[in-house]
Amino acid sequence: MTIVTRFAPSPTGYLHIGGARTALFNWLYARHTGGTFRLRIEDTDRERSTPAAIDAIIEGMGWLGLNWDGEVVHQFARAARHAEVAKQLIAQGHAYHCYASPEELEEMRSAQRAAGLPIRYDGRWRDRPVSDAKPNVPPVVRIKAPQTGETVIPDKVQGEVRFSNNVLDDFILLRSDGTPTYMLSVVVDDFDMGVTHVIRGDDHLTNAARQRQIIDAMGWPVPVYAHLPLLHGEDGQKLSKRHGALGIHEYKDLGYLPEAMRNYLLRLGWSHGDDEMISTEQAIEWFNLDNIGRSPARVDFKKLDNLNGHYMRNASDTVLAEGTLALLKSKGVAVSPDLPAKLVVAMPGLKERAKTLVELVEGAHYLVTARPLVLDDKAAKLLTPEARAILTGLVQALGATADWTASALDAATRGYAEQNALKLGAVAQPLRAALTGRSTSPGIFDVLAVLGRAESLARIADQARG
RNA sequence: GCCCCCAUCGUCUAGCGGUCUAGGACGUCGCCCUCUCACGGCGAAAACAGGGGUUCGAGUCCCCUUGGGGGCACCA
Repeated sequence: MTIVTRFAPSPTGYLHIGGARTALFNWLYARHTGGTFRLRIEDTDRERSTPAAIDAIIEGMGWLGLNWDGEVVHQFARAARHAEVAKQLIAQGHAYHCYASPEELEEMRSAQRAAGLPIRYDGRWRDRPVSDAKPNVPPVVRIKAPQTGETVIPDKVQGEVRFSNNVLDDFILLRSDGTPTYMLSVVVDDFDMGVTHVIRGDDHLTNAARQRQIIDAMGWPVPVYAHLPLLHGEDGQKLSKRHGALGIHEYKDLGYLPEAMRNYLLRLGWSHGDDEMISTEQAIEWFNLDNIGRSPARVDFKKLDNLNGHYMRNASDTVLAEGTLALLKSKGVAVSPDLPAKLVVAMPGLKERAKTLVELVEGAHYLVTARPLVLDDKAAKLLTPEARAILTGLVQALGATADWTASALDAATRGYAEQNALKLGAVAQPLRAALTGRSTSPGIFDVLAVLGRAESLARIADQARG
């Protein structure tokens, strides 16, 4: 049997981090098993679904590298098929028309609430003959769910979850306007698409019991379920606006790498012994449904930062330089013709000090600014009169260096410090301030080498003069 | 209110009855490396929610309590 998984978001907003993890798990499982991963847009809620949200989801999936197989299925386009199944259910006696008005149902619920009873449709139209139908009230179609016994959902994550059938009610299949509800649509689409494994958020666990009623009534095969515990915010509460970045697109803008994001999301609820750094290739090889944790996980941006730092250090200098350039341009920074090449050369020293692409841009500041440099406070404090004197001497010492390479400059600087009975730091820090305008930077000899003889000497002379 | 799920360091987790004086990672703190900041290396503090059982033996199994989360729509 070939395995078919799917990611089925409703396009009512951006692709959030929880949804991204669900998508990742589905994708990994399909890739691991050599199966198929489908994307289905659940847009049956016409009020809240927007084309912009569909674009955001697709863009997010693309950035994360989660490619799906086949065409994207738009659920609403299949409404006729869903309605057809509902009619079939009625014909088979598994569903019926209900003429109760929304107001009437709300009354019923508040009465149940007041009496401390479970809130559920009481089946008032379950066995009433069609002759009782109210003339001008368009009916909804409800499933005729079993009232006794229990429904068992075998779940790869949660185990066997049992629901007493008397807590399940006759939920709505078709609205009074004839459109299908989510509960019906998912089941029909999953069946028609041949979905074998339903991997989704925990919030659908109780829905599984309801959906099972439709599946059984139609005599369809029951998919393998895996309900993932939901993600929580850093404070343990449910994810919401105040937890900062929720949309996957925000992480792109914050300068995270998709491979780091995949690794991070993977470890949120899934484990492979003590392994932490797991490449996507390795993840595809190892991923399974058995090692999914059963408790909700909190997001931890510090860990994401650390992971991203690892991936950045291992990324190629040219790729990182391109990313930095793109960010620079998007910020409207003027890019000189020789910058791309300089960025690549400077990248080893830069990437070791950055955890995100955004930090990389910040670190590349010394390559982007033009003379005379504007120093930040800490750098300015380094340039005391003594320091300026040292810089003056340095212009001579460095200027006399035959070949402008990091190692030759290293030797020249150390020689200069020695001759003047100075610690290397006493020379290097003023030099750093003059060259970069900052108090921290990559190794100073590398900075000199990347900047080149003319530019370096000019920057040093600028600050020596004061 | 009713139903369902969950519970190991601050966080993510390993652990699938004895090998647990509970392991790894992030974060935190200290030391080393060192031209700064990082990276890297070494080390430290830090957890089985509580109470009952079962068992020769429980972090691992069962029950209760407590605490979180989810669901109970003509939303998905």
